[in-house]
Amino acid sequence: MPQSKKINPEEILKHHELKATPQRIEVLSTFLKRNQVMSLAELNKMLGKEFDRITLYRTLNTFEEHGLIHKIPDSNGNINYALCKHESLDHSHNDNHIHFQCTSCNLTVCLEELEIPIIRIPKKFNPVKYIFLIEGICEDCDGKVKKHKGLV
Amino acid sequence: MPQSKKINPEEILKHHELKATPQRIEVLSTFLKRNQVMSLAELNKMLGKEFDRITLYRTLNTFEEHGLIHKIPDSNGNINYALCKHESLDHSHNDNHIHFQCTSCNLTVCLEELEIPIIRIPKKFNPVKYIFLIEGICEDCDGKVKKHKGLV
DNA sequence: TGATATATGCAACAATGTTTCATTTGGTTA
DNA sequence: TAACCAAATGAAACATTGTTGCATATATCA
Ligand SMILES: [Mn+2]
Ligand SMILES: [Mn+2]
Ligand SMILES: [Zn+2]
Ligand SMILES: [Zn+2]
Repeated sequence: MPQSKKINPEEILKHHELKATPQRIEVLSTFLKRNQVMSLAELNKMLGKEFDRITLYRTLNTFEEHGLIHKIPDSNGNINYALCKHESLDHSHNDNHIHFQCTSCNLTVCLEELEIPIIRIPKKFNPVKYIFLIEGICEDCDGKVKKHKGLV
Repeated sequence: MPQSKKINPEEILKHHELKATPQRIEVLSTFLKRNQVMSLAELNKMLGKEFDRITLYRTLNTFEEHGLIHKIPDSNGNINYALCKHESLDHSHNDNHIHFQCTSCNLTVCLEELEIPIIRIPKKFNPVKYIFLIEGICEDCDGKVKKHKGLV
């Protein structure tokens, strides 16, 4: 039988040179369990109200600095968080992709396969990082609207 | 002598079907005076602490809904505000451009001439609005770093 | 099994978002 | 011009999130 790749939060943390504290393990496990974009509110809810919010704040900062997660800001200034996809346990990861957010239900997704196109900008601006968010309506919400309007 | 185009806040408001209240005139005048991207903090500072912050909050929302200004969110969830460029006083305006923000001094600029490229995304996502922010280092900050490192 | 650099938890404060509601007022009409 | 009224304002109140300082706890390593 093929050995399924086990995702061990402790090992991931150590590979990123982070102390494997219970809090970090819990946060990382939450990301691995849900495996989707999460808002701070959703994270707080999943972790339970016993989990210290300042610790979560610092944990998210630390995870981002070490390339475990990336932030996805939306047009209202709300920030969502997503795990960075890693091939195996090495440090390579790629956040340079487009994100989509449904303005109706707030579903937010990483479009990992869609790289952000490089744009030439005036030379007095030295580009470092690109953020490309597409806002719109997801399939589910679109369906509901059409159904409600009697179009289906 | 050529009659210089006078920008009258009251007329602009009325052309956008907004009551020309003293507060709105003051906010719009502030945008016209500065003629550049402003953060909420900068707006508050320019308006003075007598200006009610809830009124400012609602005024910004109203201005955005009516296409007078557009929001520019950055990767930290901070929002900057900029006047929408209008040809004359008609309602046509274009926010579909790229923005640049310096991560060192927070200078934020509208690159009006750079349209956001249209990207094909999976059909289950119905795109409505595109947000493209480029983060980097501006000329001034770049110069300071090089000077500090003795490279100039 | 210590030693220690780091992480955590709590207090405290700031900034901003958002709603409710009583009062004021800009624009319109008689 | 005076009166009317839908809309705007301002104050209060509350929530969320960001952020730092500091005392305590602990993961890791020698
Ligand atoms: Mn992503
Ligand atoms: Mn702009
Ligand atoms: Zn949706
Ligand atoms: Zn700069």
